[in-house]
Amino acid sequence: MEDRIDRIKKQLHTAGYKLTPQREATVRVLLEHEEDHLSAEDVYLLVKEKSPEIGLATVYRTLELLTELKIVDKINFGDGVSRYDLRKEGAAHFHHHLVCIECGSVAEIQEDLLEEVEEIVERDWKFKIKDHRLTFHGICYRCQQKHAEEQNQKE
Amino acid sequence: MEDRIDRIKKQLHTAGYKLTPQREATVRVLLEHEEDHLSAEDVYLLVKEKSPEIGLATVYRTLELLTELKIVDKINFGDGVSRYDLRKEGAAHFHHHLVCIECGSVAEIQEDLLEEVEEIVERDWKFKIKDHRLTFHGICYRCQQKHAEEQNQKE
DNA sequence: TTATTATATAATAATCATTTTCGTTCTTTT
DNA sequence: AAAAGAACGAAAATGATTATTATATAATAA
Ligand SMILES: [Zn+2]
Ligand SMILES: [Zn+2]
Ligand SMILES: [Zn+2]
Ligand SMILES: [Zn+2]
Repeated sequence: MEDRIDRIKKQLHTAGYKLTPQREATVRVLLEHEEDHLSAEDVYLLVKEKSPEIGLATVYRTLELLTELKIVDKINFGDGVSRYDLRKEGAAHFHHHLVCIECGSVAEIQEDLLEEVEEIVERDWKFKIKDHRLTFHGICYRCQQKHAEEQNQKE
Repeated sequence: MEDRIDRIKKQLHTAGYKLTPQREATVRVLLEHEEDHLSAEDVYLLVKEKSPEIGLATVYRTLELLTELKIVDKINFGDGVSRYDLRKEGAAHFHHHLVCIECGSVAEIQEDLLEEVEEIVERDWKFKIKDHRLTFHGICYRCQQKHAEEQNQKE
């Protein structure tokens, strides 16, 4: 945790920014919720627990800064809010997501899976890929199980 | 064009809705701009040219309805507005997009490209895929050319 | 050390997209 | 025709995000 923060601090310095207490508090919340997909408001409320004097605008500014530096990725699942996702250290590309249309859960896929697809796109569309967003909408395992149980009860 | 509208009319009827004049005007705009990626506001302004009495809320309601019926797909490229994309007739899946981070242009990929990836995801993650969103961010051919020219001028 | 400058901040206020409300109109059913 | 239901337009409300403004803090120059 601490060394991770140290490295982020260096990334900020390299880009000419400082890790202010507010920024550190925000980064800590993101690190403590690496599995989640927090909205700006979510982050704000969590940061506020430890540092009640922080402002919402500061959280937005910090998240924007971290996005610029590719420390976090901003993603939108179509529910009207942007969510912020800590990028795995050393990951070249943004990871993928599985969004359950029944329970709303979001799972992550860290595997790349797109190498071949990207080769095809770069070759056939002459498009230089810098980043990608891949989200699957469907039914998670848990919800599939629930359906199966309901079927059994009927019989 | 007319038969396409007829089929959409049937889809609405099947779901218990009517193709009112306002809805028809909206659908026509979408058909006439199949290549574009219009925002609700864009659609509103275009519909207004032919039917000035239409309200913005009606356009939003219509786009929402068409999204529900999978006639259009709602997509968000991260610029704060939702865009509405007519789904190709008979297409099982939503098509993919190439967004240029320099000029903002959006190109479409109609090829599926994800068959294998989806097989892997359904098998390994036990996730029943219903739909997907795949967007590549990068540099379009035209912008690459522009860069190349700039390089030549320097030399 | 003191003055100056730049950066970052909290607390608003403002903006912009989208949704909701509500009174009206148009259709369908009785 | 009367009643009920669906759809509408205009305006108000909402909610996420950004801009503004006045302070504070830190870095630099005098
Ligand atoms: Zn689920
Ligand atoms: Zn994620
Ligand atoms: Zn371009
Ligand atoms: Zn498209």
